[in-house]
Amino acid sequence: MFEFDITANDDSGARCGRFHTPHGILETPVFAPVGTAATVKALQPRDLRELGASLVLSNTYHLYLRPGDTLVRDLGGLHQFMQWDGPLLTDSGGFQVFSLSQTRKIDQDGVTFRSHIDGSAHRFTPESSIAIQENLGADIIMAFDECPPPNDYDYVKQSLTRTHPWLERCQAAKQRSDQALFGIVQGGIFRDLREESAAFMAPLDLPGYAIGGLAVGESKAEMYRVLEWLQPVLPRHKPRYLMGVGAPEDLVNAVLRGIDIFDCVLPTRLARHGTALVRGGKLNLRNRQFERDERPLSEDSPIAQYSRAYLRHLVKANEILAHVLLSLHNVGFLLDLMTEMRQAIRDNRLRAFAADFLVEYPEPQEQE
RNA sequence: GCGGGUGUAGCGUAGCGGUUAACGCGUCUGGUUGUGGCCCAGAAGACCGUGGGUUCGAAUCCCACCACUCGCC
Repeated sequence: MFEFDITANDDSGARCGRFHTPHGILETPVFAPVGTAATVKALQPRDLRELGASLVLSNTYHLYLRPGDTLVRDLGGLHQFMQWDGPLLTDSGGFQVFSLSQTRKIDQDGVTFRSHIDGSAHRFTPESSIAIQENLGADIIMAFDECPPPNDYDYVKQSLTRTHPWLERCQAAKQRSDQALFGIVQGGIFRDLREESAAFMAPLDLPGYAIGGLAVGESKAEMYRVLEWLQPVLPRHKPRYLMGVGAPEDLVNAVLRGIDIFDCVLPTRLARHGTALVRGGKLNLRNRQFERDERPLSEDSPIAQYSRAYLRHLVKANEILAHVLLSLHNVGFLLDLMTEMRQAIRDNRLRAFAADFLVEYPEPQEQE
C-alpha cells in the first residue's frame, strides 16, 4: 500500500505516477477538489466522478467542530458518511486554526483556539489531530503543522522548531496502517529554511511530502522559486503535494517543477462568486458584457448547453443553480487541465504544452 | 370636502439657513489559492416634486400648485 510508481518522466522534471491507496489508485499529477464539510460544495460524488475527479480533500478542523469526528467514525467513517468511495485526504486542521480562528495561542505542545462557529475553546496537538484524522478515516492524512507568514525570517525559523517535532509526534501517535501520513515542508520564502525543513523530513521515509505555507500572500515568482529549490532535495520516489494551490497557471508551473498533487478551493469558491475559469483567464459573469451572450463558457464545458447570458442571470439572481453549474464547469476545467498535462508528460512535451497554455496568462511579477 | 403627514440617486433613508448634498441596498468594474454562499477595493448615478417668494446665501424658511399617505366626514 501507498507505493508511488513513476510511470513517465518529462524533460522538464515533471512526472506521471500512480499512488496506491486503499480506495484506488491516483494517477498523478492530480488535482483534488476541496470538500470542507464532507461535501464539495454544490456537487454530488456522482458529479465528481463524471468530471473525472479521483481525490477529494476534506477538513479536519471543520469536521471536528461539526458534526464531530467521533460521530463520523460511528457512522462508518468519512467515505461512508459522504458516499465518496474514492481516495480521500484530510488536512490536519493546522491551517484553519491559523486562518479562521480569531484568538489562538501557540506553544511548543500545540495550539489553543476558539471555534469560528460558536466561540467555544478547543485545543489541537499533533496527537489530537492524528486521533481526529484516524476517526475520519481518509486515505491520506496530514501532519499537524504551523503555517507562518512567509516573509518573516525569524518567525518562520522559529516556527520550524515546532513544526518539525510535531511531525515526529504525529508519526509516533499514528496507529492505523491504512492511512498514509504526509509531512509538510515549511520555511516561507527562504531557501535555507526550506532546505532545512526538507532535509529534516526526507530521512523520515514518509509516504509523501507536502509543501505548505505557499500561496498565502507571497508573489508567484517567489512561490515558483521555492518549488525549484525543493525539487532536488525532496525524495524523488515519493509524491509531492503542493497545498492550497489551484490557479490554472500555478498548476502548470508547479507540475513543470515536479509537483504531483494539488488541492484548492479556487474552482468552487470562484463558482459561488460568479466567476468561470476559462483558457487564458476567467470570466466574471456579473459583467454586463454577458447580458446577451448566447455562447457557452467553452465548447468542451460540461455545461456547454447553457449560454453565458443564462449563467449571468442565475448569478445575478443568486440562484442555487448558478453555484451548481459553475462548480461543475470550474472543477471540470481544472481536472481536464490535469488530464492534458498527464498526457503531455507521457508524450514528453510538457514544456511545449505549458508554453502554449501560459501564453495568455500574465507573467508572474516579483512583488504583487 | 376638511385636517395632518411625506415628497432628496433605481429602492429605502440622512441632512432642516452656510464649502463640492451623505449613508445602506441595488447597478458597474477589479480582487479572491490547505473554503464562512462571504468579504475587500474602486466607479457611475440627484434640475433635493413643480412654480414663485424671503435672504448675501435655500434641499432646508414662506406661499401656491401637484402627487402620495393617514384620519375625519
